[in-house]
Amino acid sequence: MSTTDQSEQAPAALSASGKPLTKRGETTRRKLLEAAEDVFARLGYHEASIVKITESAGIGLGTFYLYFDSKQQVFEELVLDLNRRVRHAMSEAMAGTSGRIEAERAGFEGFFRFTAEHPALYRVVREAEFVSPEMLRLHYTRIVDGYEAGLRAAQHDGDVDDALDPEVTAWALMGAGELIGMRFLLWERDDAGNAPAAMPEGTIDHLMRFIQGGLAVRGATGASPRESPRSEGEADA
Amino acid sequence: MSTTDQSEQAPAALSASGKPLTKRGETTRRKLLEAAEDVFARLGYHEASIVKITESAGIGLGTFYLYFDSKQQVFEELVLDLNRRVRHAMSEAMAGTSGRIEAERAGFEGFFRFTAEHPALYRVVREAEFVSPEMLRLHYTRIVDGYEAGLRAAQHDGDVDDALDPEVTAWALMGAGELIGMRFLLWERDDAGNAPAAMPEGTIDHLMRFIQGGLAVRGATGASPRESPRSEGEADA
Amino acid sequence: MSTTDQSEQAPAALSASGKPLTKRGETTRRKLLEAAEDVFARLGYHEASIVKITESAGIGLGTFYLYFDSKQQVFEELVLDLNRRVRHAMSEAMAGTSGRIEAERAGFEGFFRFTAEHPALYRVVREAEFVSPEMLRLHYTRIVDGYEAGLRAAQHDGDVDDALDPEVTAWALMGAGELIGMRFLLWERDDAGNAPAAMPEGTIDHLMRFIQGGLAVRGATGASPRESPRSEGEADA
Amino acid sequence: MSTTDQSEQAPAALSASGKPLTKRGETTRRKLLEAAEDVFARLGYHEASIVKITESAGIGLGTFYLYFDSKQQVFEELVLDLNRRVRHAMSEAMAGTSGRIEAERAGFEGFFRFTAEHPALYRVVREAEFVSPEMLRLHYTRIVDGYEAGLRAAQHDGDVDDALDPEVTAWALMGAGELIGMRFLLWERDDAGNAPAAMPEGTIDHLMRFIQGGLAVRGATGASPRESPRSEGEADA
DNA sequence: AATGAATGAGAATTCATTCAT
DNA sequence: GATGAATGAATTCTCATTCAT
Repeated sequence: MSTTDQSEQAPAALSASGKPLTKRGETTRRKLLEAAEDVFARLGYHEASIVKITESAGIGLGTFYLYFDSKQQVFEELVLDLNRRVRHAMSEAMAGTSGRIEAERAGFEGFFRFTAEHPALYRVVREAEFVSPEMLRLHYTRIVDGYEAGLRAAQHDGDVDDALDPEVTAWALMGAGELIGMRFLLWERDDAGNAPAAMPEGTIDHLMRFIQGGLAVRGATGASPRESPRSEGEADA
Repeated sequence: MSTTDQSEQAPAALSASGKPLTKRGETTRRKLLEAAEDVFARLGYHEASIVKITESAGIGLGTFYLYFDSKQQVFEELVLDLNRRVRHAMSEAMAGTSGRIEAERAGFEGFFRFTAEHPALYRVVREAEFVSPEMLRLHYTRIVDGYEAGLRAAQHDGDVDDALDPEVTAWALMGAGELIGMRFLLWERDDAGNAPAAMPEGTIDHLMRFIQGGLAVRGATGASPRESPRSEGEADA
Repeated sequence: MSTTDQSEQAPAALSASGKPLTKRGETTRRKLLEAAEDVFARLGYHEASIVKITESAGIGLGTFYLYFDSKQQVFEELVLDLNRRVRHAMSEAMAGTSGRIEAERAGFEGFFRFTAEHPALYRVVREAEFVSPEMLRLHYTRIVDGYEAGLRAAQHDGDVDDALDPEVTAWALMGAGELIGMRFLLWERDDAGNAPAAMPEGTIDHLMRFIQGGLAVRGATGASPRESPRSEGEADA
Repeated sequence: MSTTDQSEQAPAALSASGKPLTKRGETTRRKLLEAAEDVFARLGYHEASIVKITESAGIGLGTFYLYFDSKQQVFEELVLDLNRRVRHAMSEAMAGTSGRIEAERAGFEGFFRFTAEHPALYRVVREAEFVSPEMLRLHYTRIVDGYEAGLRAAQHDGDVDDALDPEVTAWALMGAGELIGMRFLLWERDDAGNAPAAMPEGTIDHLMRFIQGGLAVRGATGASPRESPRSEGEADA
């Protein structure tokens, strides 16, 4: 993983009517957002309902509309919030590492830890594709941007194969991480629906061996990226 | 990619009441399934409605229930159908290749081509996570199983690094392919919503360079999978 | 009970289009009517459906409309049929009795026996009130007419109190019989839904004691029908 | 009739979600229940629909579901409500009478008056048999329980024949009253569908003459309950 | 005579959002 | 700021009936 530190702050929240919030309002809004995270994660966007969110927040139904314009809007805020938090978790994890591979590993670990602790991440973010596609793009893009910057820097340092395209590689890495997290964390929930605290022993090692090879500077014998010189153009029927 | 040939047949379809279909029934059912593919892909599961599907199929509303029990069921059938077809496309593409890398490349090419031609694949399959999680698992698992078998065989042939875990690697490969397809095919639609016929020139080359390195048998100098001996266990807070 | 013998024949059945039936048609029609009796009794009018009836009859759906015009019509035929049969059962039971009370008792016994053997009687007839009110009236009226005639004859013979109004009394008798049958036969079904073969020992004796008193010619001390001379007219608010 | 005073209160009504109602809610709920009584009585359960009920109540469709879970539930509440009210009407009518026969007559009068004023009673209660059989049992049983208690007391006072079984007799009395009400009140509606204010002159007198004989303590000449000593056991085929 | 695919009107029910208190 | 009663558009699903085979 390749996220550089992006210590963002959530922007100061406003009420639905656009006015800044009092401290009491701030608290209510926060309670709603937390309830939304829980409800959306448990039920998904369509099963979730405003009543369930407000009930779970211990707040009157009408109050919701003092802070959010619509169901969709609270969902979008939540995606932004989770995106901010997962990137923060990754940055934290990577801080103080040395060397690209070590950093990547730390980034993945941070990501998986966050996933284990906040199952809402997958549930909400992946559903964003069907609720608010722009938010999904934003989410992926922001993470990939970090990766990409990290890869470029590492190429510059001679830590990563210069011939790799940083953008394509960054998306590949993120995709790998996403499915591994899904498969080995979220699908391993116990009957009560709780994800395990961590992946099965060794999973990250296995993943890293593959990634390390992929990123490694090719030796003197430096194999060309592909054996046969077919381009994907030819492959299209 | 690593799918072995799985020339499956769709099981003989039954009416909703469980009886085998007449030829006329067969046609109607097929029309409905095609309409469903289109509508689900365009609108997503929740915006889609039975009326929209039957209208699009040019068929009476009630007729739908002669062939499917519910909206959810037709959706599930569609996932199965797409899964069957994409795996078939991949197998076809890989047939006749020699060497693991060449096969992987061909598999990805088949996958991306299918994606470009059937945008429903992503739209429907990814939404399955929220509509019918078991179907999502089935879909991914069936594809991964093929990958995994291919990797094992290649390890046996000395084509792929023996130290790699085939299962973890297979999931990583599929994840990489999925996000690359999403980013460089689906997100590149023109204003009319049509996906390009193929990815930007070179994308697959870039992806393959990364993958080739990841799978390659490590040379004499063979770097260990990770530089520092931390396990993911330690990483857990 | 007071039914005189009315050995009616069901009128020769016609197809829905009004033509007389062939022998094969006759059989099919009879199968449908029997299936309808079973299905209506088990499910009630609204839960019942033409498909269920035809399936239960082992006959194609469309065939139904060769013999009946509508769901409602088959229901009405069924009411007529049951009415004919229950009156026949009562007549049979009463044949050969001597004396009014003995005849009444035999009539009730016949009625209860028929009820135990054909739970459809209650289920279908009572529901007729909401499906085809005219049929309900027909059913009750035909039975009451028999009662009434019997009572009049018995009054003439000096067997029954002359001061009783035969019509009112006949309705009262039928009402009593109906609720007793409902309470002590139909409500006593076992868990499998089977009515017992007969009422609890003594029930008919108890009922008959009450009825005997009600019909009996008042002795010399002959109490007047009511103690205080209020008419129901006064009672209306 | 034999109902003892049962001055029940309707239990405090709750919203569909189980919360107690505000005063405004109370009003709305009452409006809905009244509309339901009218609509169910006019159209029967299956022709009735939630829209018709809410329109008749002058209330938005969705509002219905704030107070009732389903069409079936509002129907059941209505049965309970009518049951409470008819028993109340009967108790009121019987209050202050002296002697069993006088009480019976007053009870019947109260019952018939209620029937004339609330045709919903028959329509709804009798249809309950097909909508919610438990409610039907509850309804009849509650009324019969009152009768039975009255009869026992009267037997104790020497007012009613000791040899009668109070339970069987109570069911017989209720059945008689039910059919008499149906025949001479409900079937006598004019063309506009309005039931007459009371039964034809003399009907209650006729009915009471029969009942009085049935309940009367048998004189010295006390006829045995039946002439011939056959039990209903023998009657079973 | 028999069949069963096709139809669409109609019903119950949900829920985001508004607004008077 | 907070509340929750009211609303109605929209959706899924059922089933009596028709009709071409």
